Amino acid sequence: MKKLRTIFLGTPDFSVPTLESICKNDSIEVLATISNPDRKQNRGQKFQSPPVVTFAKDNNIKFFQTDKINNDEEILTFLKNSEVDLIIVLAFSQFISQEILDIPKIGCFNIHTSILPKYRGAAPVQYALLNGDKSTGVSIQKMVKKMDAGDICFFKSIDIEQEDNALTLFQKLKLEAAECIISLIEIIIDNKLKLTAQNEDNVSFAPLIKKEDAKIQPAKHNIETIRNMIRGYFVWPKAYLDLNNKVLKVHEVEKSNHKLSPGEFQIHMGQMLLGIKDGTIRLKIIQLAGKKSMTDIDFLNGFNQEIIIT
RNA sequence: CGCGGGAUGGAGCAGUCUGGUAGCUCGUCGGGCUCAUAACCCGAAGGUCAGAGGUUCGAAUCCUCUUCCCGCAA
Repeated sequence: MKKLRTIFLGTPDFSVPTLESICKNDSIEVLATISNPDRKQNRGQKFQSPPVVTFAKDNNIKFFQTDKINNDEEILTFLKNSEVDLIIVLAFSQFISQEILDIPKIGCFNIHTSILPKYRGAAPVQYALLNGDKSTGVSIQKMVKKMDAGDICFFKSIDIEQEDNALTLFQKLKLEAAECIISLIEIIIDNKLKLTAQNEDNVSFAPLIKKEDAKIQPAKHNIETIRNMIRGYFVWPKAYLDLNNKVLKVHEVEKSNHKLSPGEFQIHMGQMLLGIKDGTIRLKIIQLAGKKSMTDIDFLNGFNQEIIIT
């Protein structure tokens, strides 16, 4: 049987298992990958290749890198001349033009890590946690010009456990995505592809997260919100407060029976207590800028200045 | 060479500028007090001061290099 000629679009680590999965599939021939350019990353600001590029190099797959896919002549020419059947997109942070969407014979399919139409946009995993959802999942949509608005071809939901944070949930969804794409390929090969339009009445959005979003605001947030922030912002930017004008990351809180007014800070029995919207929390595991993560007890043990938390 | 903080008994820190026996708080262990305790009192154990080299009579401290950790940024 003729293999489906496939192009894979994706950049980070999150995309790699899915790419690996389609590479191993007998029905697929991966012609090339397209990723973002190398960027300066991490401490030291050294240029680093995206994981998808590294994978492509290691497996002798042709790869492209661009930050303007719609205007890259080399890529457009390649796509048009390659008799592409399928384009698969996962964690590729660029909009894709209609011109490209029209190229593959079967279509452009995007793997999205929520059950669409819920959480269209850049941060569906984080929003599921921020809202305290009990489940989320993987959707595969046939892409249209409008972001994440294409018809649904396949979806699978997974449970969110109480212990899950953004890191563990990303991990689960990363592996789930790699399995879901195989299911979709089987559907396509069996000629059973069905497209279901999204119910526009149920659309919600998960916009790109900004650092300030993760700032805990005692007057506005209750303990459930704060716990969900700790989970949802776990990978980045991490829920935080301000201690003496330095970032104080908050890794774990617990409910306290003390009565403090919102924003009021007090040290009691070696513990750091903060009044919030609907009660008082203990800042149990914290991390000051430049320091390691530690309990409030350990922190106070060596910190002998007056503490102002905002 | 993007900017900055850091490595000192099990934990968190001081000491480094101005070299001279390793210190504080907590924890641990033993004892005491107590109806009792996370409280209080007495005592004890526990450290190649991240590593290598150098300067010096003498280095946690000064000089050089290395490794590792963390915040910002991306």
